[in-house]
Amino acid sequence: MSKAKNSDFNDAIELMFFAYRDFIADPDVILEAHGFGRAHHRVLHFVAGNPGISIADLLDILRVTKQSLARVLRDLIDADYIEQRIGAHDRRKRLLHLTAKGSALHSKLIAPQEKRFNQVLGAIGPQAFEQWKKTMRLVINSEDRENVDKLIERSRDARTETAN
Amino acid sequence: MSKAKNSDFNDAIELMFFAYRDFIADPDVILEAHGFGRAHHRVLHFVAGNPGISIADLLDILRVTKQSLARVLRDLIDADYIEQRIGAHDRRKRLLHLTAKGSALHSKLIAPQEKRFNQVLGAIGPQAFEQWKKTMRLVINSEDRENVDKLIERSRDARTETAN
DNA sequence: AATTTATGTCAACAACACTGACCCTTTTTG
DNA sequence: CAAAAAGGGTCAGTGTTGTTGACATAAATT
Repeated sequence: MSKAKNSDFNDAIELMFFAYRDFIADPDVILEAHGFGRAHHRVLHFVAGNPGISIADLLDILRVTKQSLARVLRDLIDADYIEQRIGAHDRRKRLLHLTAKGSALHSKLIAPQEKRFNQVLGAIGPQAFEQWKKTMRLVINSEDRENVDKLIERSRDARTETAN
Repeated sequence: MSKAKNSDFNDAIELMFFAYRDFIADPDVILEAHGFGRAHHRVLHFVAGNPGISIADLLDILRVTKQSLARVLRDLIDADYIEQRIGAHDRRKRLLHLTAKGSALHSKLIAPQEKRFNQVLGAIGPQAFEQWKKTMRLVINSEDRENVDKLIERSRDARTETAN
């Protein structure tokens, strides 16, 4: 009776597709106005959440090759959205930080996404929203969940530190 | 006290990114073995859920240009995964159907995604799973929600009809 | 001193999206 | 019935974002 039907999972699959499609389309208009694409957005986002991150660690999060990262990172550095600082302990490392300009763009990019989730929260309430987050966490590969936990925590710290 | 903090939404944004990334990576191995990519997967998936769909309607769901669709659709037709039938009422239309071969591949592709959600369901229970679906539905643009409802229902019908 | 690590860069290539133009067939409209 | 519109196919060119492979440099480690 309470057995799971396959069609339940098909619902879930469709919902993942359409929800992600609308969610990711939000910032596209802003990006295009700046001559950037989604790849630039991803870099901007994870540098924002992990100030001082190294190239190697960023590659690990994005799961792309360094040649692929290099192209968009060069765009962002040349246009003064991201700056590199040579590591204090290890002078081989290039630690990435948003500039004021980069931080401003990042805020603009996440604004529509925050608005979207704010409306969801308003519709379902804080408890259901927390439950949704727990569920989404379980959709992530189990071996990556703790890493994502750390990323989210670090990102939270980065926000409070800059009094954002 | 219970005011929404922006960091709550940042959590949600990160979770969307990582959950979708792992979710969509599931079928990649199978696709590569067949010489197909994610674009082929999307076409296969929506033809499976909407048997007899026209080119125009499929373009509407995928939100790509017909030139972009044509390339992958040609691959799938040439390799006998999808067949076109001339519309009975309107002979201009080319109605798309999966062949037996296409249906088999589609089943293989969704299997790991169904498994993923089955594990989520097992962890949180059917009630929380239903709540998650309602929440995901609210992440979709409000003007598209009813269309997605219809798509999901049609997809459910397509499954029961073929006794899948 | 030799090796490893972190990063950068050049070159070629592939998937997948786009625009613009043009074609054919079939249906609808005036 | 002729003209226009709708559905679909195709050619040509372009851009973004990913890939491999090879090689270079500076700094750290062994």
